[in-house]
Amino acid sequence: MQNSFTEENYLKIIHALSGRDGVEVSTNALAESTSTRAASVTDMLRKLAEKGLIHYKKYQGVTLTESGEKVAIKVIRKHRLWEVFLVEKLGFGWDEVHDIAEELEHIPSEVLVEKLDAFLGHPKFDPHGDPIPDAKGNLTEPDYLILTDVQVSEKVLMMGVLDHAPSFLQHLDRSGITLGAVIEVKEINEYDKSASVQINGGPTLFISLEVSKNLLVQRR
Amino acid sequence: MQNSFTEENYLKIIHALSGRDGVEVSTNALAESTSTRAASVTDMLRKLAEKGLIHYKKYQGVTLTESGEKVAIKVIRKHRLWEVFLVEKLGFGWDEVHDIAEELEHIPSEVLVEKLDAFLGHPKFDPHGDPIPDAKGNLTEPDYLILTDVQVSEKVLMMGVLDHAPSFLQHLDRSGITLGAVIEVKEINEYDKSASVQINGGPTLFISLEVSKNLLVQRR
DNA sequence: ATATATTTTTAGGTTAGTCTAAATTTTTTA
DNA sequence: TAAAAAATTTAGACTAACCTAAAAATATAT
Ligand SMILES: [Mn+2]
Ligand SMILES: [Mn+2]
Ligand SMILES: [Mn+2]
Ligand SMILES: [Mn+2]
Repeated sequence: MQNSFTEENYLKIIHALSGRDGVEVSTNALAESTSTRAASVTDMLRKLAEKGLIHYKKYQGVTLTESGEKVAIKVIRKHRLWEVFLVEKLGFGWDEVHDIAEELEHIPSEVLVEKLDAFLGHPKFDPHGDPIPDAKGNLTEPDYLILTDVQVSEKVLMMGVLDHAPSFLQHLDRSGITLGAVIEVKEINEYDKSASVQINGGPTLFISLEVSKNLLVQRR
Repeated sequence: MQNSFTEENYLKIIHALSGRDGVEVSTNALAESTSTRAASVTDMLRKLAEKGLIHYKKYQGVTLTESGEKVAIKVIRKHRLWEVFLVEKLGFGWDEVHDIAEELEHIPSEVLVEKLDAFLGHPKFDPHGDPIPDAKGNLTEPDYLILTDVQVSEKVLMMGVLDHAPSFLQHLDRSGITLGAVIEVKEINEYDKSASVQINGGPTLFISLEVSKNLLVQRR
């Protein structure tokens, strides 16, 4: 039987909140992420548990079962492929595609996904640097650093973002910080941890700790 | 306020059943087309009337209001543009795209539709020969003939289909009858109105009245 | 023109997904 | 470790979209 939009969204969110080590996700965290109330979450959890998509013991939080994980990864695959389409083919900015992909990700049809994937040239990453699961459901999260972990005078490559909010992405656009940019940390301010960074050997700019915390980078 | 998938489907179907001259559509016809029961249709009609999308007087059938017509045409525009995308860009057959477009047509976002339209090169017709409404909502139905109206020895161009069923479209594929094909009527059988037609000056084949009734053509 | 058949609406229910308020369980604090 | 706080679940309701069965309106046929 088919899963509803709502069920798919829950599974995707549980996957995200559960993290790499599959830690239990709380009812309140889900209520927050789904913009619903805790009571509504409890109802949905009972249903997902009945369908065998999550492990759920009252008051103990939830994790995905293997079959729930499979569904979540399929949705993530579709979400990220559609984002690539919107940016690469239709010319949207990386700050504009999230909400649209949030709808497109629920269009059913295996063959649609696979044809889309081929049309896009089997991309490995979405416009925000997030890895795209392959057709078999393998999703390997690269081991990126957060910019706050980088020392003064180190040069790193910008690989992704943790915050996907349009306002953050637009801020990066204005600063010239795009995927693949070379970031050299020139100075870190002891007081507030703000940093002075040079982008692509060009302009130097100040970024707040808030920004540094949301930038995924990689040593070269 | 936003219209639901269900409401959009009703409006689209009312538009189709209402035809060019905007004739009243009956509750039963809608029940048939939506695969629901008449009682369910009545419920929905009351709601659509309250929203000002249809003209509805009990027992008298319904027609679209101007605002309902606008919504219907937007949905049709999206449906047909997505079908072009699926066929032209993703390589689907014209017999495979209807159900997927039936979902994609409900994705909201004006800008998405306009960017998709531009990406596709502002197509005027969908893969079944149906006209695509423009961004302003203008939809002009071309004046095609049905193949049954064509006399023996006339040559016509294949312009579209009335039946969109996969089985019918696959049958046309096997017969080599594609959009743009030249069809010359060689002979019409008096008894069952089946016909002998030559396709693109090449092979001659027999087609039943059932097929002829569903082929839209144009004199050259 | 009246009786019969058909169509449509109303009445009363169901399910999915949501809500608020109250009860219960778990966690934290003193 | 008992009391207070926080998190979670339960109880009871709501809306959208559907259903069946019965009633009412319209159309058809004698
Ligand atoms: Mn979603
Ligand atoms: Mn993304
Ligand atoms: Mn539809
Ligand atoms: Mn079509």
